[in-house]
Amino acid sequence: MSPVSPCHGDCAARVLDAALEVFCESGYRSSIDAVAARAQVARQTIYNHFGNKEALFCVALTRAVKEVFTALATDEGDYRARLFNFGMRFRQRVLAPDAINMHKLLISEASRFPELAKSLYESCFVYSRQQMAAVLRNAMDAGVLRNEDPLEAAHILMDMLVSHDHTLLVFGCTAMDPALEEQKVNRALELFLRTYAPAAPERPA
Amino acid sequence: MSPVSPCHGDCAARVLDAALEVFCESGYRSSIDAVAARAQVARQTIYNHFGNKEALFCVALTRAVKEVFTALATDEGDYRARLFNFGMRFRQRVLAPDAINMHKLLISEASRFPELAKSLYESCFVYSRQQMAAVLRNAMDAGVLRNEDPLEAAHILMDMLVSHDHTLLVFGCTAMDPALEEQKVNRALELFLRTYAPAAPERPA
DNA sequence: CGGTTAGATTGGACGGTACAGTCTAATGCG
DNA sequence: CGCATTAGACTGTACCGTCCAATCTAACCG
Repeated sequence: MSPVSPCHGDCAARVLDAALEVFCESGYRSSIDAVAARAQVARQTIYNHFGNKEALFCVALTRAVKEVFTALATDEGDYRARLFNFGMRFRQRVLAPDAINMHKLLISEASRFPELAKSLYESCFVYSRQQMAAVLRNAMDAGVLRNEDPLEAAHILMDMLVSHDHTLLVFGCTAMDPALEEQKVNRALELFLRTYAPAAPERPA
Repeated sequence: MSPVSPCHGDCAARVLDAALEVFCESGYRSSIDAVAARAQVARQTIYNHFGNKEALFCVALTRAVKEVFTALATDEGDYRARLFNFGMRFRQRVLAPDAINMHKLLISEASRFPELAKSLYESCFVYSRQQMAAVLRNAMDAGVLRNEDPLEAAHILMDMLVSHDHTLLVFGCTAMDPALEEQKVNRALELFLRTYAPAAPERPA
C-alpha cells in the first residue's frame, strides 16, 4: 500500500505525466481528481504546484508536444538516405498513438487556448518543416533537386509522408501495419523526387 | 418579442440549424439551453424531437458535413480545366470557416462518437477522394496523366490543394486571402502535373 | 543524539456553479 | 378536445477551487 509516503520532489513530474495521460485519453474535460488519482497524489498537491487546471494543461501539453519534433534530421549518408531516415523517424513520431491523441487534443482546445495552439503550431509544426527545408535547400544547392522554394517542398514531402495515414488515425479508423513503413516512405520519396527532379536541361525535340 | 408563438412544424429544423451553430462555436460542451435559446425554442421541445443531446449532435453534424462534399467534380472543359474547377470548389468548401469548425468538432468528439467519426470519414473524406480519383482515372486512360493508382494520386493532389492552409486554419493562425485562391490552385496543379506527367517514352542516352 | 521547525503532502469537507434530463401546469392552435 | 409548445421548477450529478487540520520528511541545532 505504501499508505501515505509523500513523494518529496518527484510529485510535480508525476503530476505532469499523469496529466498528459489523462488529458490525452479524455480531453480537457478530464477532472483534476482523475489526474490526482493517476498520479497518486492529493488534489491539493496539484493546486500547490500548478495553480489551476489551465496552467497544468498548458505546461503538460507543451512539454509533450515539443518532444515529438526534436532532432528529426540526420547528417549521415547521401541525400536520399537522409530523406529516408527523416521520413521513417517522422512517421514513427507523428503517427504514434500518443502523438495522434495530442494532435486531437490540441485541435479540440485550440479555441479555448488560442495562444497555446498558435505557439505550439509555430514551434513544432513549422519548426519540423524548417528542419526538412534546410535539408532540401542543401540538396537544391547541390543540384540534386530542382531549385524551388524549399519550405514549400518540405510541406509537400511531409504531406506525402504522413498525411493520409494521419487522417485515418485521427478519425480512429485503423492502426498502422509497421511492416509497411519502409515501403510507404520509399513510395513518398519516389513521388517527391519525381516532382522535384532537376529540370531536364534541354529536351530532345 | 413575439412572446410565445409556437412554431408548428419548423421547430425541428430551427433546432438543427441552431445546434450546428452552437456546437461549431463551443463544441459538444455547449449546453442544451444554449441551443434552445439560439433556436428560440423551449428546452423541452428539443427533447421531444431528438430525445437527448447525443442524438441531436449526431443528426445535426451528419447533415452538415455531408453538404460540404457533394458535387465537387464537373464535366466541362479539358482535364486541366476540370481539375482547376474542382480545386477551386474544393478549397472554397473545405477551407470555409464553418467547415473548419466542423472538422475540429468531429476530431474533438471522435472518441466519444467513434461510429459517427468513422462513418463521416468514409462518406465524406473518402468519398471526395473517390470523386477526384474518377476524374484522374479518365485522364490516365486518355494518356494525359501517368498511369498509376488514381486514388493515391487523388490524395496527393488534394493534399497539395489544401493541406497547408487547412492546418493553418485549424490551429487558428490566419485567415485566407481570397485574392490568392487561383494562384494557389494553379501552383498545386503545376506541381501535381509535374509529378504525374506521362513517363517519357525513352530517354536520350 | 534527541528535539524542533519548516515545508511538502494528505484526506476530506465545503461552497458554488453548471448542466442533463424529467416533470408539470399553462398556453395557443386546429 | 387533442396536440405541440412553453416556462419554469426540480433532481441528480459532476466538477473546480478553497480551506483546514493532521501527517510525514528532512534539515537544522543545541
